[in-house]
Amino acid sequence: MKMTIYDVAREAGVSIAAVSQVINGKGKISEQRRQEIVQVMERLNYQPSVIASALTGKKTFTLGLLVPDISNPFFAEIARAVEDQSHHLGYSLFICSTDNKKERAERYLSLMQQKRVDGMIIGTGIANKSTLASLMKGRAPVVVIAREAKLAAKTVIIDDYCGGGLAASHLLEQNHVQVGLLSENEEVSSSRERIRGFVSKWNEAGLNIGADRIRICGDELVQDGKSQAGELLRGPNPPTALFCCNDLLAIGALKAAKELGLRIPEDVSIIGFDNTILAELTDPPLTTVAQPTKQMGQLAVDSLIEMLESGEKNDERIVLQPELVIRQSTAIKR
Amino acid sequence: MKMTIYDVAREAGVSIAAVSQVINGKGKISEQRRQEIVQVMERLNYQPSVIASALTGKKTFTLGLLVPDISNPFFAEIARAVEDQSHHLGYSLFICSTDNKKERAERYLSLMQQKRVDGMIIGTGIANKSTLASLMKGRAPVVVIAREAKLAAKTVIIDDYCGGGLAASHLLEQNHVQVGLLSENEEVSSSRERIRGFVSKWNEAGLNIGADRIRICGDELVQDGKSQAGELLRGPNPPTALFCCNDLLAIGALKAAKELGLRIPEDVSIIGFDNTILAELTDPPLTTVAQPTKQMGQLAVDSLIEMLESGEKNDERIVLQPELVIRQSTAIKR
DNA sequence: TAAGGTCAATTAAGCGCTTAACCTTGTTAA
DNA sequence: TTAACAAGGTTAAGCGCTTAATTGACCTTA
Repeated sequence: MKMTIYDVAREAGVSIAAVSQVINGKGKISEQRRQEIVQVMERLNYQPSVIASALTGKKTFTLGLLVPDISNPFFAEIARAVEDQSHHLGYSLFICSTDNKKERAERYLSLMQQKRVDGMIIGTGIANKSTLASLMKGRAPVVVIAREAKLAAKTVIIDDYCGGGLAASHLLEQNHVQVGLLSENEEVSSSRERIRGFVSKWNEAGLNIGADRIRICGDELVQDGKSQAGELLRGPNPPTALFCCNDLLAIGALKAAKELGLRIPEDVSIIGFDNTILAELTDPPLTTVAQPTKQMGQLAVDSLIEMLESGEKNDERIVLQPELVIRQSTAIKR
Repeated sequence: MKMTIYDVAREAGVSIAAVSQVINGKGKISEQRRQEIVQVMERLNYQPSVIASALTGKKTFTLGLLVPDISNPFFAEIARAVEDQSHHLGYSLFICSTDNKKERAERYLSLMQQKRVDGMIIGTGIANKSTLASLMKGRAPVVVIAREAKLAAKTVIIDDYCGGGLAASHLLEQNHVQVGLLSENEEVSSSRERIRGFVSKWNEAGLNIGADRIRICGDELVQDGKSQAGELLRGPNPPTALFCCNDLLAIGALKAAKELGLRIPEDVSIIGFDNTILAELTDPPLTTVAQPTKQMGQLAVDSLIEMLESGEKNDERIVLQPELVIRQSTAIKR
């Protein structure tokens, strides 16, 4: 049942080298021989072992993708884009959810290396400096996606700072003055940038945001978003608008507001980030800043494969532009 | 930079066999030697090649998961559960989205075999009979998840028929008489069963459902759900309740109803299936039939690994119970 | 007619590991 | 004192493939 190249060779009455050459379309074999061999392979339902061929110094045609959580719609969309493009170019994909946990990330990273992936796409923070260093020195090229890495690696990202600004401008146009911000964990660079961009634009307009108005949420995004938003909205001088660093946090904020009996957007405007599938489903549909996930996934794979085929490392940054998507969760302040 | 077992052996002044034994915790080596070897491995940052060890007749410690679409929240949740359990038991996971396309499924299946995965979890329909047959004859054991396969394979599933009944009972209790049903593609067995279960319960109550009230939707679930629901609601004698075979279709139905100015649940009740993260985010939150995704993913992996470790094929069916989750999209008919 | 070229296929080494079989040395029991 | 054995290692074959080097048959050309 387990066919090897020897079985095919014997059946076809040729050497294994001939079979190998047919499989890889290399070397010189007459068209007739080729046909014969192909037929034998089909008849025996022979599936060449990528394992063995990888061992012979070639590639595994496998990539690795690290994300915080594949069940988070944003990363699921990224993963789908990465999967499609990888597959399109002939590669399979290991997908790994790290939960932003250092140990999980390291374990996965090491596993990927042991399995000799040809390249890796990292969409999760990696805390440990020495892990990073050895990662970059490893044999597999690396592309960072949707995150700023503290290392010289190819990076595909949006201009998060600008994205934060977009949200701020939108709220400023609507005359909001008191805002609250919900950020992810400090480690998440994209979140930091979004906040920076927002605050800077806000300051430009001559307005201030008290430090207590910027809330850091934990890993339970919806849950924590809800409780942090709740605190802000129940506090003294509550904000009339909330900027949330991702859609999940915004959903938490929506819940908090509703629970307090506030109407959205009449009483409080809420703006998210990522434009995941969720954003158009919420009540009301969420105004949010969109990332071109499809394009990002594709570009990441293209860059990675270009690197591993050319053999040259490349640490350019590809910066895409975010876009404001206005739905019904924001309105002019009354 | 690329360390092999030879490098380690040379550095440690032992044979490669000794190193191999340390790596695998087998054979006999004194504690002292072991320690020395371990230290050398760490110093050299040696990562054993799973590729080479797989070739020596052992396993790849890799599983494959086929789903229709990883960016569909239901499958993303399944995938996350499968990933966690696989990882927990020491396996990596290839994730493949087939879009329910025959060619994609076959291509992926063949790829998985060439990459010598130790086992596969199939969550997508596979049309071709001969593909199925050769799949089952292959070296890798197979577990089917969330779907009925037309083959003797281990299956982890919920009682879809019963789930459909649950939805029907709920609507019957609310005095609905005119209903519309939204189903996925005919090929999707779970969908068929849900419809069967619903219809049967409905008939038991002495009520009938016209064939034109059961609509088959295409692959663009939200989109198609919306248009089919729209047709039903705009038609003569419109239904006062809609049963949708998954949450995505239900979301389409919600959109259609809103667009027609209908209030939910006052004018029309809508009930979904799967209880994905989406269900609690819609407006109003969706009444739906829940599947225990986490548990299903875990059980699938456990069964698979048990099979491949024991070497015995096993085609039991594990049938879990669905559960009705009542939210605010359904109400007594007025 | 011999030297050189082509074409088509084969030979054989080697990729990095595992493992059964074997070898040494030291210990034990009769 | 010696046969028997355990403990701790080593040797070497082989997993299924790729590929550079080689071979042999046949054809040119001067």
